[in-house]
Amino acid sequence: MSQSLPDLLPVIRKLERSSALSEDDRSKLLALPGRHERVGPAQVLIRQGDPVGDCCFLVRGFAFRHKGTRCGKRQIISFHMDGDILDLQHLKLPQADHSVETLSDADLVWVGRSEIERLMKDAPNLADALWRDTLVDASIYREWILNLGRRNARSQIAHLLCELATRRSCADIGETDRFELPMTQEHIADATGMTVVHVNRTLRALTEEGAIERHSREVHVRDWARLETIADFDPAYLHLGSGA
Amino acid sequence: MSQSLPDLLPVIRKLERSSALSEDDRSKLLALPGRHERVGPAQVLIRQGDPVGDCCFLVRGFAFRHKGTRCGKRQIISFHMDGDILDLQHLKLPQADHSVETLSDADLVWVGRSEIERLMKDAPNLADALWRDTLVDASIYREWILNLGRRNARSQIAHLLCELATRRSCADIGETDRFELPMTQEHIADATGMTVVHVNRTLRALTEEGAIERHSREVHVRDWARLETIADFDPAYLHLGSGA
DNA sequence: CGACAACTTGACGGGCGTCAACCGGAGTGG
DNA sequence: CCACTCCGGTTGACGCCCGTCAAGTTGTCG
Repeated sequence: MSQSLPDLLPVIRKLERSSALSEDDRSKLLALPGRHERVGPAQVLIRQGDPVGDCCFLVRGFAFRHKGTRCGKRQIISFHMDGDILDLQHLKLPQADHSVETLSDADLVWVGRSEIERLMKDAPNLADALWRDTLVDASIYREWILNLGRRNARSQIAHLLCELATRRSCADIGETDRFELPMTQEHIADATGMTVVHVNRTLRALTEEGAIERHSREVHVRDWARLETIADFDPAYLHLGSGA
Repeated sequence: MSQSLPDLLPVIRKLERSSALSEDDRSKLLALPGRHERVGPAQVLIRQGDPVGDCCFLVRGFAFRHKGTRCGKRQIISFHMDGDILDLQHLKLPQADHSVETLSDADLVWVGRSEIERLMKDAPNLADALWRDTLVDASIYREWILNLGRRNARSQIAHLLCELATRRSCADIGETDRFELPMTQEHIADATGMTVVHVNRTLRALTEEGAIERHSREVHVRDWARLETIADFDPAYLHLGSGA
């Protein structure tokens, strides 16, 4: 543990994309007593059905929420990246209704729920910011419901790419039009309610019509306007505010 | 306005299904200054894209959230009934990312956002209860994502019936195994990502295999266990707690 | 009794699932 | 350094679930 400990700076940046924080707020967040952990890919951080424990901050890396049917099918609910808070969704609930798992190497910070509660009492403005964060997550769920219900494969995958590109760029992870997907095609299939085979076909179609280029998992958006049109993408649901 | 004004009692009952409220909390809620309104079906209460205004409590009646694609397709995000709070989802956000509309006659109470904010500052326990309420809504969104992505038409419609029956029964609206659907088959289609035609076929299939009976919009669950099995229904996601 | 919305049913077609190979790169052990 | 394994990706053939189109039927409200 000689390497520098990652702190909650990415989380602060994330919150500041939709909430104004004071210097005091920032320092209170940074002062939170938390347990750092560095984990590999495919690690289960929260397990569906478990009692809710500490609150997990994803400081660096990629993760995803998912839940399964009794007959073993898996549905991914959302993807997460640097600065996202992974279980505010369970903050006031006794039992986890879904699981959270890493996609890549990741730096985590675990904070006790009582510490979070105390922080929110101490800094009402921060409580607001956290609440707002969960509401934005819920808005993303709603957009995914629209995707799954009313968009075809081509549109849905394009939409996922647009969302990931936009969120990455906001989180200052690389460029908007060229990035590496952290997930396999099977993850994409589980996120879009499709099969791997059809994900593959659809990615090929998007490539052939000139919207994107791919080399292994690297995606190059060749024609952003066209991709947005195919996706019917309107970033309003991300509630990024007027500023960057 | 000579008829008795509906108060927020159904809302209190709803909150108490997952949060413990003190006598003080209850009276503070009831003392909220609000504007009562009785509206008919198909009234738009919140419009996607509008700035967020007052907070709407659905005291009696049915409503639903929805959003649309640019090419005019509609997706229903959730259904709501007596006691549900309709736009906590927008409480901390500047702009509505979806619309809310009534399904039936309804009694509403509109409360200013600043009043809500003051209430939450006054009664932290109530703030908790409201926050918890939004988290339960988010959990329902997640289950719907699973439905849309990974369950077939038969299972999905059965799941919707199970959810409605369970929530109605918790809200003390009639019995669990016999109730009237407040929505048309087109609403069901927009909620499950299907077409009206296929909703109709699927309802017939559920009837023919003896799971339910229907007379116009009245549904009689003939075999609850079988319907739950078809639906792969596990009410944990509703976070109803151990008690009723 | 006419108008209109909701519901119902049948015929047909397509988007996507299923099944089955095969490929290619990364890790591993001899 | 090469064989082996394994996981992820890729492609083709075939079929089904559900969308589409079209035509009734029922119920309700004027």
